[in-house]
Amino acid sequence: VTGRREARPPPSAPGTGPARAFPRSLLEGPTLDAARGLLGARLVRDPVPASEAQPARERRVGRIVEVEAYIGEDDRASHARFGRTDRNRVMFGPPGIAYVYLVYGMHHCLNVVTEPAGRPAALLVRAVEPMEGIEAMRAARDARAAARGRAAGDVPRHVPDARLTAGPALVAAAFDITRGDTGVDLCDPGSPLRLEAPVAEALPTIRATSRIGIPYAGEPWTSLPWRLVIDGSPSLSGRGR
DNA sequence: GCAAAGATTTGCT
DNA sequence: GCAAATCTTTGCC
Repeated sequence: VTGRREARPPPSAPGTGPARAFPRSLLEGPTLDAARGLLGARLVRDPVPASEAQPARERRVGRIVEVEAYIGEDDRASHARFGRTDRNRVMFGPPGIAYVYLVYGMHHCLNVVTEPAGRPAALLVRAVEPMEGIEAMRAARDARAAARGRAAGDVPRHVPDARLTAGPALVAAAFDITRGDTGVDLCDPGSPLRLEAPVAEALPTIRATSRIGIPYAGEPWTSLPWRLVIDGSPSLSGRGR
């Protein structure tokens, strides 16, 4: 036999470390606990080969730095407030599944379903820090802008790397996430879109604030500190909110 | 069957 | 700081 028994893990891209499946058990617990576990985790999109629809895209990885919790049918800000419908039905299913919706007729947003089946809850992924595949993220963003009618030849205003994914619809655009991704198992290492646990890193400082863009919900829902962020990240949504 | 509103982003004033 | 873009989902007649 040759030197096969060494079984050393293959070298990985700078700063990423070996891939580790994200534990579904963490998402099955209380959503605010799951939110703390999700911060720092990786959102991964496998490489996409060239097709008629689009040129090839390299592997994309982002570090989750901002999430919002939507918990139960009583939460007047949650899509589950209408009860079970065609749109939100995966929120009532098992944890670890992707729920993607279209908002304002033009933007997609990615949620990770949490809590046991029968209890509708999810975490909205509001921002990630680009780690790998930044070129593909820019290409996907530009492709979406072009589809929205930007004239050919228009030069997009320069956007710093860290701001490419600084908002829920920006994350979706950069990762080519659409409603077709609803139902994907984000905890399955075989899924082309998935979560991975981070390698050991210094525990980030987590800050809680009220949720964004839900004035229609009224109190107490508008004021609950159900938005959690990794403090000081350059990729937080808005003006570094 | 129709009307209203929305878990956002962008660009202009 | 504010309004427009854009179309699906939900509620009501």
